[in-house]
Amino acid sequence: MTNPLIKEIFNSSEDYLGKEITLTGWVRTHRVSKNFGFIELNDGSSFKNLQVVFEDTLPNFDEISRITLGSSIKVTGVLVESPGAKQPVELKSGSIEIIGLADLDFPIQKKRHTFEYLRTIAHLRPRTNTFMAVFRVRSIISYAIHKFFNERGFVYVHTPIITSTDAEGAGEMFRVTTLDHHNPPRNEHGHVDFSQEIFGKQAHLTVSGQLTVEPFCTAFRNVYTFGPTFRAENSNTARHANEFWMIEPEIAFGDLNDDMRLAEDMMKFVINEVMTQAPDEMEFFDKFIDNELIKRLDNVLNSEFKVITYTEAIDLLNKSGHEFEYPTTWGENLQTEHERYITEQIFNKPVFVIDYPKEIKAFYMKLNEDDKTVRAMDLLVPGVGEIIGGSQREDRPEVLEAKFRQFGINLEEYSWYQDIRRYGTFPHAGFGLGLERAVMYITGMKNIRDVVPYPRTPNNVLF
RNA sequence: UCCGCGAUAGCUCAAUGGUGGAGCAUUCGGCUGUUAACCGAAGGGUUGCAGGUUCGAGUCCUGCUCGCGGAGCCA
Repeated sequence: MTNPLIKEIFNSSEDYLGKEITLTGWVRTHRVSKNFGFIELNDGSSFKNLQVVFEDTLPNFDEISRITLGSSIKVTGVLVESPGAKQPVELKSGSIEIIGLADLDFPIQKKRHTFEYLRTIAHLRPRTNTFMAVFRVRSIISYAIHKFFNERGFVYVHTPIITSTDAEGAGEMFRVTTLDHHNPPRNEHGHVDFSQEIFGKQAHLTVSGQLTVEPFCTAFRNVYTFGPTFRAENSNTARHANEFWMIEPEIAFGDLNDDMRLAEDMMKFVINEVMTQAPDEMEFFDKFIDNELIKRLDNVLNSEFKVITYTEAIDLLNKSGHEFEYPTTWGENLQTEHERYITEQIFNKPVFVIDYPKEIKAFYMKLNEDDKTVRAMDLLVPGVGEIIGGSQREDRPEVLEAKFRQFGINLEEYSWYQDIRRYGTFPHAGFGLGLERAVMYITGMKNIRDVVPYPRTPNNVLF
């Protein structure tokens, strides 16, 4: 008698056919007749359930007939070919032991639930088909990213989660404090005395690992961060969360073209890994979540990403004849409607938009020779919009210093960042990929709250 | 934060200002190969909260809370 996982049974059922095996897992659903019944058993190893058949020869047949969804059981029986059309094999049970009976009010039922409802039971939703598929794919994507960079010799750097910089320009920050909210210590001017903070000054949760990973780029050449990121914006959209995971590679002696090539290779590598490692899950997404998903991802794997400049993008939008709600004026940010039109209507594939006006991009991006644009790139994908934002970095100390002044940034606080340019400057570039946006893109899921195990969004810190 | 929509049984949804219903789930009964099994019956409600209009409010009005869609911020 052996104790295989359901995954192993489906992968090599001929090894187990006719043999007695023991399985442990949870009841996904069951159907009962007078003298026999079926249990769909999931043991976590596979997206697919194994059908367990039980008959009234079982001493505890009545008990098993009333088994509740979600209950954990241990089944011993013989694996046989299934007469049913929907599964190749099934387990003819000799004994079923109830390990943990689920209460009758187990909220996940044999019916379709809305994602909104399932968000309120985030601790139970991994037991549904959709979320089991989402979180397995999320895991595969995460590993694929590490694999991609590791195979290319990148060093993985754990940049800090608590930071002291307060003007990274990437958004509102959460404060990290140990002071008493109601009665903070005050200095002689009556202001809060932050010198009594545990760090002796104000601290925040990181909004990006980029600035602190750049110094490691000066040592290891190619590096990346992959960790949690926090933005305190009151964003209420399907693609923003207050806590999310970001991947930020930084490459030495490379320019924006190298950066884009890296981003494209990475996206293709990750998509390919997911398609080969999670075919059942991807088939499910294609069938129930997004009917165009696999077709679209195949198209991505087999085509080159388009590259256009911001100026060309504005031009294309103006010539499209399409009525936009917001004007398409050079110098203004591309609105979501513009980005979607470019990637979905004009090209229908991933598009890099590069060379944005310097005024609408971050201070650290390299100024082009036209003195008007910077070497920035956004990767837009159909369905999600912006999935990657990156740039070649400004590597000229005097230009960077001028940028600091223009952006009103305290030079002293960023002297360490300027040091990268003082001590052996070099061309370098990098980007940030939102892990959740990659998961959304690859699974077809439409809301970021449904690709994060326990999403943190305004008004929502359940669990 | 702004604009729009919504909140009714455990879940998913109906209900012209006039006695709040259905499907699924639950309980009971039936059924020898089901696939969200099927068939029959039963139980299940302070209609999100607080006010107001009205003879009468799930329905109309005001405020609040929460959710969803879109926008901004971005990944």
